[in-house]
Formats: sequence, structure tokens, C-alpha cells
Amino acid sequence: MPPQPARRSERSRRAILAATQELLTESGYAGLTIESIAARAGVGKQTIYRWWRGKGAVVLEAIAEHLPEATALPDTGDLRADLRGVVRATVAEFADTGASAVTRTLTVEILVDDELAGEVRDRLLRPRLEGVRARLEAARAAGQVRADAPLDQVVELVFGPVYHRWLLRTSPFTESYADALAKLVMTAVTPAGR
Amino acid sequence: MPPQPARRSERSRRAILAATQELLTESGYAGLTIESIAARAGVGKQTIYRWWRGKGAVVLEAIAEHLPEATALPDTGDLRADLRGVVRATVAEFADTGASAVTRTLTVEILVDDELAGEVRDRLLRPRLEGVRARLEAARAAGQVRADAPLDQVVELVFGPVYHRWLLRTSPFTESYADALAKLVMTAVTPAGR
DNA sequence: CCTATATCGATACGCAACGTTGCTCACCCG
DNA sequence: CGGGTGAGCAACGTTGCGTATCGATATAGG
Repeated sequence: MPPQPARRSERSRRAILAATQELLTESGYAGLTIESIAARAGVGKQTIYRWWRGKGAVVLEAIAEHLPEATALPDTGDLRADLRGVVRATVAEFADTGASAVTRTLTVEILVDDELAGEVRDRLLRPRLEGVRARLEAARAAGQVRADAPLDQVVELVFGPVYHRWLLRTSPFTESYADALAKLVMTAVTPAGR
Repeated sequence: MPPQPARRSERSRRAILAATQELLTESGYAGLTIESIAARAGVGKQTIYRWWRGKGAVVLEAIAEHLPEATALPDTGDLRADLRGVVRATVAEFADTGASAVTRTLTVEILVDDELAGEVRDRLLRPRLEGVRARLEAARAAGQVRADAPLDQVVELVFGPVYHRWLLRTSPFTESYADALAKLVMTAVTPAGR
């Protein structure tokens, strides 16, 4: 869909993504418009529209840029400890103001744009979910997880409640909350009689 | 904050709320603007702004209007069956196109407007969550739920995964999905040795 | 029953952001 | 050296927001 990428200005691309991140963490969702990105990056609006479908796509790529490669969970052999690690990290991320602003923008865009939703799911979320899933599979092979547990849904059991609490702002994000959630999930998957 | 409610036109109020619901189910989020509501309702924009803070507040009241009063869960004595009922109902609601459009609009508005988020939480969500919580408390009193289970988080365990799947469109909403989720939650809360 | 006044529908306004278009310049490739 | 293409820039029309204003109307309160 985009024109010939060969002649594309890497300079402009980086400036746009950098400006996007800055504006997002500085002024949150309100401060982020295509025009403000273009102005901050010293770039014509058309240069953005030429390469991206809209605000959401830019944000997605800005995030994907500085994404940690570590998609796989550590496997210490102790499933409970490993799970607690992911949950704590996730909770901490949602509690962080800057990261939360980014997620908020992306979530709004996802709700409005189906196509973007697919990309975010595949490029951003899937790797994370798969990481947890892989760890759960290993645990199941080791007999630490019920054989009949639907692992995809167990993964949602880990992340879903955090999203829920974040979205509806029902209660604050504390470390003890994270640990309690990890414990609940553990109880749900641990084989009977252990 | 609003002016004198005594002279308020009930006719206009109802027309506005009705128009909001129609537009939402007809054309989804895209079709819903203050101006389209005013036009459909045969009402001046000012009449909307006089009584509501914005689009989100109107949608909230339009929903609250035809809200089922039944906030309490049935208590058949069988916790698993009762839980399965709520989960099935919730899943069905999110699977429905019309209801989903309403929720989508409200969710976007919630992400942008903190104050509205509070109202939605208190008036729309809290009763539902409390309903499940009350049922869980009864079950705990009957010894069907672990004494140390954090009930608020158990409630999030029920609804969180559904929101997660809806938001990220990871997998379809089926009845077997709902039942599996209910089963997972049951496993997480059932006392050891049962 | 009468009058003051608040709300009504309607319309116009300024603003902000969208997404598009046209211009000119610089660079790459043949 | 000339055609093509992406670059920055500016301007445009459109849409929706939220505010202001205008007679007309309905109602509260005497």
C-alpha cells in the first residue's frame, strides 16, 4: 500500500516516531494529533499520511520500535514465582503514568479501527500472551498444571483482570494485588491433590 | 450544576435518549455525534449541552434508562450453575452487535473522560460486580468458597477475561468458552479437598 | 388569568483537527 | 542531464465541537 520504500527518508521516519513518543508521555492523549506530531517532527503532514494509515498506526510503530525482545518468560522451574513475575510487571506497567497514556491512546484507536486492532493484537499482544502460554505448557509437561486446563483461557485469566481494573479504575494497582492475582491463577491451574 | 429542572421538557429529554439509542444501534460509533443526535431528536444542540456534559453522559443515561433492575444473581444453591449463568449472559452481551456498539462508544468515552469513567463505574458496573460478589459471599458462608479468597478479585476474574477477549478480539465468543471460564473460576475458588 | 422568565428549536459562529491537494526543491537513477 | 519521486510547506474544504444568540413558547407564581 505505501509507495516505494526505497526512497523513504529514514530521518523523517525516526523524527516522527520520536515526536510521537515525546508528545504521548508529555501531554497524554489530548496532546497527540497528526498535526502536532508533524509540527514537532518538523515534517509535512503528508509524509505521515503517505506511510501510515492514521494516528493509531503511528503509535503502534512508535511502541514496536523500542519494544523489548524478551517475549519469553524466565523458567525457574517454579511456576508460581514466574507467574508472579509477569503479573507484577504487567501491573507495574499499567500503574505507570507514561505507559498508561500510550496504552490509552492505542486502546481508543483499537476500538474505532478494526484493522488496526488486528495489527496491535498480532504484533504487540500475541507475543506476550504466547510467552505466558509457552511457560504454562512447560509447566503442564512437568505435571504442575492440570492436563485439561484450556491454556489460552488461562492466559486471559492472567491479563484480563488487570485490563478490567485499569479500564474501569475500580481499585488501585498494588504489588499485593498482583501477588493475589497470581495466586488465584495458580489455584485455578494446579492439579488436584497438590 | 444543570439549570432548573422544573421547567425541563420531558418530551425533549426522551427524544434525545431515544435518538441516541437508535443511532448507536444503527450506525455504531461512527454515526453518533451530538449534532446527529440533535437532528434526529428534533432538538437544538444547546438543549443537549444544557443538560449533559457531552456525548458520553448522554449515552450513559440512554443505557441507564432501559436498564434491567435485576442486579442480584439467582441463588440456586449451586454456585457453579449460577456462575455459569452470569458468564453466559455476559458473553452473549458482548457477542451481540448492537450491545457491543454501545459498549464500544462508552468505553472510548471512559478512556478520555475521567469523571465519566467514575459515573459509569458506579452506576453501570458496580451493581453487576456487587451482584456477583454477594453471590460469592453467600457461597463462602456455605463453605463452597475458600475462606481466604479475595472476593473483589474473584469478581474481576469473572469479568476481566471477557473484557480482554472483547477488547483485543483474540477469539470468538462461544458458549463453550463461557462455560470453560466459569469452570476455571470455580476451580480457583473451590476449597481444597472438594 | 396574567406576566415574567427560563427553556425551547434553530441557526450562526469560531475553533480545532482531519485528510487532501498543489507547489517547489532535492535527490536518485538511467 | 532529464524524468521521477519523496520531501517540506501551505492552503483548502469538511466535519464536529462547544458557545452564543434569537424569537417563540410554555410554565411557575402571583
